[in-house]
Amino acid sequence: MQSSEVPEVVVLRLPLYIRALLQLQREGVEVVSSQQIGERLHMTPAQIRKDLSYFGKFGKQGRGYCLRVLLDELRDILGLTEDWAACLVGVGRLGRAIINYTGFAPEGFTIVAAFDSSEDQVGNSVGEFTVRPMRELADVVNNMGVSIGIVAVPSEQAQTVIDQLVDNGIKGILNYAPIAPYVPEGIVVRNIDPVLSLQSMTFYLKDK
Amino acid sequence: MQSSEVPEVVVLRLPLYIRALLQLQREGVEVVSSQQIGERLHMTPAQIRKDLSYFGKFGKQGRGYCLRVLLDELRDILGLTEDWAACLVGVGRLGRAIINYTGFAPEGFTIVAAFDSSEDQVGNSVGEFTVRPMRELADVVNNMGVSIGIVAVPSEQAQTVIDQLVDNGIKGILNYAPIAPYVPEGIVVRNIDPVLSLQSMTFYLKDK
DNA sequence: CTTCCCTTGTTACACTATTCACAATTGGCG
DNA sequence: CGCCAATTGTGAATAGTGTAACAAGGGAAG
Repeated sequence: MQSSEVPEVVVLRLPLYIRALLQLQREGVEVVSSQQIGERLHMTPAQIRKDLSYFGKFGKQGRGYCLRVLLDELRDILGLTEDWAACLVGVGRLGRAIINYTGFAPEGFTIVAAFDSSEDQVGNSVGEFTVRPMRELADVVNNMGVSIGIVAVPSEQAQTVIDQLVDNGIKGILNYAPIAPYVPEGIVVRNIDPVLSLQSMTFYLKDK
Repeated sequence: MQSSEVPEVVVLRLPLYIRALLQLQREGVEVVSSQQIGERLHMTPAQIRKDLSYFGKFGKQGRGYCLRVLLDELRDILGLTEDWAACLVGVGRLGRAIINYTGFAPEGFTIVAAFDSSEDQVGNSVGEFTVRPMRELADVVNNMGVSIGIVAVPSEQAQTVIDQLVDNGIKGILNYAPIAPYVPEGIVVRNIDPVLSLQSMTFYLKDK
């Protein structure tokens, strides 16, 4: 299948292209060249064309790409034409911030349930949710079509929670805990870790 | 200098090694092998040794690394022996969550001031801070030794804010806005973008 | 219809990163 | 004191990524 042939770095860049296209669309552009996209994203046109070539031929020589067509193609490739249901685990400070974050919904990612492994939290209201116990995970995954788990628990519990999510059929994990999680083959993990970002940044800031 | 010889991917991994070492330290380990670190992080021992070799020889053949020594060395390499002052720009929902986030301080990153470009916000209290107007940026950067700017403004304003930060002497930017920022040579940017992570994840989740 | 300019898709190449494999060396144990 | 098991640091081999360059084709203008 495509999935195994297309390098992951390429897949990671596709959402950037979508962003740039949306921006250009708002500006009224209808036909766009790899050059223009590259300018927006500060990358070379060659890389963009190369990336796109893994998936097909979307442009016209001498003209460029029809913006709307390319946008639709990219969305389709990434599976962004459907909506994705996610569940949150961990309703501490971070978890609450994630629930209240308004950036997911417009992109088709909806949080449909909130869990916590602490009994103290279970039953509490967080945003529009009532916090559920972990044992209801299977239920929610099956009945609400949840395929993404968002992990916002303390690092000590993170691996356990991730194991539980995977055991209950979750296929993708957005992990906010500062650990390097283990997941079996076929499960996709993305880590969000601002501290790590800062810690690698300082290498370039020191002695200046 | 080192900075230009050491590949960035290597620098990005160093904080992971620190994490693993801290974990092992808590478990009472005093001497550690690349094998052990690798297990924690799910990477090959060879890669760890290669990465470390860019900076010197820290281990003993047949034994491994003295955990405390390696930890200190890594912290030193990354500049984590000093404390870093950061300023936040944007005190909306996301900005407030960042201010209240307790994960930065223990790692030596302290937010020392909060700004907002909207006059409505200026003067308000957010956590322990009084929100300042952007014109006080230069002041704060110079007098409080701030070298990192954390950007949590809407995407339309993000590039402008980043330009202002850079103009006022900020050297590193932690950007939470969903854009691909432009910065001049020598300025370090790290983007935190959960939506991007989800959008690339779905490529692997679709048709399953 | 021809010319000219533009931009794609792709191939070949250069560069970067990862893994392998092993000599060198350490410490423990008999 | 010498052997054995372990583990580093590294040079060479492999794998992966990005860039450059260009043939092929499209469209516009005259």
